[in-house]
Amino acid sequence: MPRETVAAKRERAIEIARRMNERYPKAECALHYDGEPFRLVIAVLLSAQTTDKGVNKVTPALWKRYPTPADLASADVTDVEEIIRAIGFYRTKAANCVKCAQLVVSEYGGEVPRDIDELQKLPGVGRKTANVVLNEAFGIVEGIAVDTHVFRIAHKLKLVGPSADTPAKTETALLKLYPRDLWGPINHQWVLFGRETCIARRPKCEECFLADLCPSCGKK
DNA sequence: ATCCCGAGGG
DNA sequence: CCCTCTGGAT
Repeated sequence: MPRETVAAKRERAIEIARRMNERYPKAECALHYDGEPFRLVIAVLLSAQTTDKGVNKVTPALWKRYPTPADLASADVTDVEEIIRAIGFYRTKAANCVKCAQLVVSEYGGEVPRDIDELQKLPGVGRKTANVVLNEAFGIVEGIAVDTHVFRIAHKLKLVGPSADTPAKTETALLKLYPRDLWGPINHQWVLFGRETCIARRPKCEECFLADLCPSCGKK
């Protein structure tokens, strides 16, 4: 089998994106944030290594007690811990919530910054969270958040070469492969795909809608 | 047991 | 690179 040309790979990549859109048409995040960017920051921060369902269970009480960034900025951390206790990493997350609020108030006039680097200065906000917030709350697409799912899937589909051995290099490769207008939903859709079909340890190749496009397909 | 739409620190 | 933070779901 001859090596795939660059043009052929790009064509395959576009077709993959098309099917992802078909499968996951609504690329919206499941977190409840009332259309308020600051609440999205907090909700995404809380969602690390936890389910969105769990986060959605605790945030209503959080918004009720601390409606604005200024309210949360002056909160007692132990009170916040109490409210979010049901989710994982609650101590770290409670402290980060309050620090985030304080920074947003003191450094950004109470408004969430619309910049990926500024966002990442907030404690508990990494590249992944920053991308989600920009994308979801502001409709700004600056890159593709490469988490473990996106990394694994990009390699399994052989959309990136073996030298793309870090998330950063994988992101660079994906940004080159895909036109900018397709970047937006990639993280969201691929994560869903990675959780329900292309599962890390036991991929369900028999029922995969990308089987014919996947060089690593395990279907016999 | 293993995973969850991570981030920070050593 | 490694480790830690953490509870709940499956």
